[in-house]
Amino acid sequence: MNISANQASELSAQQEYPSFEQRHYVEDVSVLFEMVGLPRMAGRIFGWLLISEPPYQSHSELAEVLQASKGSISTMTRLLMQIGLIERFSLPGQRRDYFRIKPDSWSEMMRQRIVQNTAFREIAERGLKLLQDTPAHLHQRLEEMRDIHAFCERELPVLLERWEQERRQPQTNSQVSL
Amino acid sequence: MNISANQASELSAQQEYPSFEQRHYVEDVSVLFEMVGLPRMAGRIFGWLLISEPPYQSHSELAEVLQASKGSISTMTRLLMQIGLIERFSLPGQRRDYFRIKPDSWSEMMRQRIVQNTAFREIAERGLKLLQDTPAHLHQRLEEMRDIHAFCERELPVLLERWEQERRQPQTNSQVSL
DNA sequence: ACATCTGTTCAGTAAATACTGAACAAACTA
DNA sequence: TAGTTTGTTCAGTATTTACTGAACAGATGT
Repeated sequence: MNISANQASELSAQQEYPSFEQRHYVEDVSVLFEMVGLPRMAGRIFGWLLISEPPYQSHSELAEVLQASKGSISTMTRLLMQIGLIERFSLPGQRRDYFRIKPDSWSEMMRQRIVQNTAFREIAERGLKLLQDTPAHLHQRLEEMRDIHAFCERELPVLLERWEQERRQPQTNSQVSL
Repeated sequence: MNISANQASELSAQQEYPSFEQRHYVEDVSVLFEMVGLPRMAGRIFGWLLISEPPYQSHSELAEVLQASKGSISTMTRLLMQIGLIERFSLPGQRRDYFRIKPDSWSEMMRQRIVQNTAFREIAERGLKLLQDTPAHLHQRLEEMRDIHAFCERELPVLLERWEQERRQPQTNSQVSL
């Protein structure tokens, strides 16, 4: 039986309790998350995973560092995995699971934006159907809404593709070749 | 004293109470709004302004059609104006004000996204400062976050510009000239 | 088998938010 | 001037949401 690990605290030797600056950082990330409509606790978890050493943290480490209940951590990590920002993995020979920022998480989010964008285009088209027997000037607002979303529906995937490429070969196109 | 207008109802002759389909449409727009983190009532107002005849509606027309309190309409129209989705105007010789979908509202929203994007890049950079005395492998997650947001910070304004142009001269570049 | 550790579920509550309706203010009319 | 109309503010309520903590379930080790 391995009793070398600290039993009093889940925190490993290399990771002290968060410093003042670290706690402040975590809080600020949580505020950003709130701004885009996500729960604060999800932002705290994400914020801590951005700066923690090591870059992966267990369920109970998160609970301790963030002073949150296990239930809350469980719910929020599930949410963060759902929207593709973090991932779960296990280390061989260790029972507990760890979470870390998912490489590529931001592309994932961008893809979800594209899905939302499609929903807006579709509802604009539904609106136009409702107005199909009316004078054309009533259609303008919906046509504009449809057109910009159709535009983004075409262009955002292209942008995403460019990003993926640029990331693989950095420096290659600091001078963009248009 | 002009008593020709319907006194019983604020609704003009050309606009009946919303039909079943119209009510349904308004509800669906409100659900979309909720999805992106905005109040339902704001979505209802916006949804109705998308399909109403005429395309502009007064404060009290909105209250009546959407069965909402004047207070709610007042608060939510203010919110919608703040985020740039609707605008307020008055017709000469009429006391009351009207609201309508703001032409260009979507570009406005895109500009706000760009601002949010900048906030994310900045907090990534703050995280990197916190980790500046640590091994490089700890920086990866934050560098990726910074890089994609910096990428979008450069590219989204370009995209927006392209959209503005394309809108002014439609058909000109269905075949994009890259 | 039993004890231990890890994580989930869920009922309850604390806090935030949307919404109402009444009181108020400002602008116009007679 | 008083009376109407139009719109805002704000206190109060109802609903939703975030979060806790305890009970539970499953896996591992002895």
